[in-house]
Amino acid sequence: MFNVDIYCMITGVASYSDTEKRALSAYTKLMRAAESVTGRTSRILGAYNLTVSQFGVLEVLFHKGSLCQSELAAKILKSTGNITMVIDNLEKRNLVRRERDQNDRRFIAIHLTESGHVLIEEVFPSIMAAIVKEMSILPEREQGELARLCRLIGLQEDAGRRIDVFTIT
Amino acid sequence: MFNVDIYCMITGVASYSDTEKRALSAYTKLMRAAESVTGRTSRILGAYNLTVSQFGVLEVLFHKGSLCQSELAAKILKSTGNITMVIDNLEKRNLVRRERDQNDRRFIAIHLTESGHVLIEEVFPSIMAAIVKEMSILPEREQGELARLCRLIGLQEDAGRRIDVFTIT
DNA sequence: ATTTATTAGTTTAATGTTGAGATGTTTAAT
DNA sequence: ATTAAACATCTCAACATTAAACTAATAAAT
Repeated sequence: MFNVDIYCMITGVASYSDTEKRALSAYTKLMRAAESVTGRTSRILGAYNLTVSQFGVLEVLFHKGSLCQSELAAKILKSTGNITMVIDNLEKRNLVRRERDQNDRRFIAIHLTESGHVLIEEVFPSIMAAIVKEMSILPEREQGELARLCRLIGLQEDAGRRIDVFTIT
Repeated sequence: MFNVDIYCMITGVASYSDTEKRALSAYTKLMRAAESVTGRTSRILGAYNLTVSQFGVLEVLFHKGSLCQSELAAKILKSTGNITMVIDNLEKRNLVRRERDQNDRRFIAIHLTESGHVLIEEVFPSIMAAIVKEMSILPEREQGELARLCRLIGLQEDAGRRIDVFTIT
């Protein structure tokens, strides 16, 4: 998952300002939290032979219905070249199927197959439960606070890189 | 980087409990924040032809001194097989060098070369500045709050997976 | 001492990931 | 209509990533 980050920074070698130390502390802990949670959820997915990207695609199709590849790429924040491969691998396992749009032949709609639907309907609840468990270490109010702070950090997207609106606010 | 996550979950298709919605909202925003920050910092690294993992290794060596590969793997939370390749690529560019430990020949110490030292000394401040900028959207107090909440999430490691202690607390 | 277990690192297969360039499709401009 | 621009997808090279199998070196057990 997450590829990521700068794990052990600053040790006392050089001197950094309080502002730098504070920012770095927040940054490091944000990264470690995300890494930590993703590591555990991806191990659950591994039991179903799914990668995080594959799950992402199945989950989007499950909750949003059929989409074309560029829309899927935007949803899971990956490149279109990458989506091609992820869909290839899902198609090999007969979890999704491609269907060329007859009105605009540039588009390829991706549909969940029956077995894909069965699988995601089985996997999703266990991921949901894992997420609830991950967050349950924080009381309700602090889960909200975490969401609010992370949202502010995440919002400062580069111009031209903003992807799409969340479905849960 | 971050490999990532479940980006768009739940839309109204099914009904989820308040607990689930709250946990999922926090989870999604945590992931998006980490993804967003990592995306921007990795674009800076790209200008130096460094990947996030390569930077991670150089940064650890810079701040901690020479380490063996398994220690580096633990620091940047990657597998030892991966470290072999990352070090290979850094060695090709003459940024680090391998040195077999003469007392215990299983270990290979990794050292920064002169040019590796020059590079990380140039790159690190720009990454530091970027992190400070990322976090500066939050007032000081809230940076501390974010760090505290993320730390709690990150702490619940699986047994046997706890890696190492942070240098900044 | 010999066997056994542990540890460090490498290799391999499978998948992911990006960015850049190529192909095919549609729309806009002239 | 022809051309140009925009768009969706695919391909490719390079690097990342893990897990599992493997080699080599050391430590522990007997």
